[in-house]
Amino acid sequence: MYLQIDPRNGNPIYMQIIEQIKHAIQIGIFEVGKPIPTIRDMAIELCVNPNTVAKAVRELEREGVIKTFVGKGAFVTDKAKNVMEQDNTEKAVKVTESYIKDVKWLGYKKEQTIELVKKNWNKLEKENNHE
Amino acid sequence: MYLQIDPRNGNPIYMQIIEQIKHAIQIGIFEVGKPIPTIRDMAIELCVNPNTVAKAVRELEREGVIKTFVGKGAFVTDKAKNVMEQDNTEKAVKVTESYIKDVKWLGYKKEQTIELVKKNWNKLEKENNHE
DNA sequence: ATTATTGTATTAGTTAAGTAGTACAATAAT
DNA sequence: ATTATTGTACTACTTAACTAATACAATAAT
Repeated sequence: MYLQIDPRNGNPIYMQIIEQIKHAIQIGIFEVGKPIPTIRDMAIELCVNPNTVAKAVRELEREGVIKTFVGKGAFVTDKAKNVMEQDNTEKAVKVTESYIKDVKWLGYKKEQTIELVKKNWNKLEKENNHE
Repeated sequence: MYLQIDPRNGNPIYMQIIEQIKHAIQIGIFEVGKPIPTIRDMAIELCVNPNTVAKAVRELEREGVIKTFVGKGAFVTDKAKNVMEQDNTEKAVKVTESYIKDVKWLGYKKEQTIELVKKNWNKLEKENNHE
């Protein structure tokens, strides 16, 4: 299958599953209107408890990415990609607000912060190029 | 006294105490070379267990902000302000790296991110002005 | 020397999050 | 109708973080 998790990653397994399923939808492995693998199949594949997968599926349904039917399975909604897109912008605003709060508390001004982002962005670019 | 905590703040009490003590040092309420209040006094003042204050004091000592002596008390070190200053820069880099990782995962490019920070910074400014 | 005051160590209780075990309920397939 | 397959609900176990209760050890004060 196409899902991978790392139990020692620090991030909860169910969150990793959420990200994996979303990613699979975005790159077309799981298609709109079609079902994703059953909870049990994914649980077996990932060697985790079905409830852990169910938690991820439940959350995805809450977000509107999939719609589940007992006995049938969980289907990718038409609006899945829109939802995920919008969700991303919301998340971006959220992390940005949180970030601004942090650096303000540390005494940084707007321009200093912009510089900080630029500098560290470049640093990460370089590190990646060296791989 | 000069310390305040909010037990329902979400943030652990001992962390709030750490921030409060640091702040008190920065604005001169607790002076370099002089002792901060005893663990028991602070515990009584804040209505928390002495161990909770002790945890904060232990952490501050680990950071080099204060130096404790059994039977005497905990004294603000000469280098306390330098340490806190440097600590702030490190923290800023850390939160920035984490922030960049987040927005990159959300598909944001460098310039988009800069714009995001600018826009939200201004937004927060406006909100504060309206108070 | 004795006593009070300081920080320290050890242990335990509390809460929340995450994960798993097991049984249940609804739908599909035959 | 019966059976298999699907998601669901409920319960319990584990772990980690936080806080507190209590007793201990070192220093200061007298």
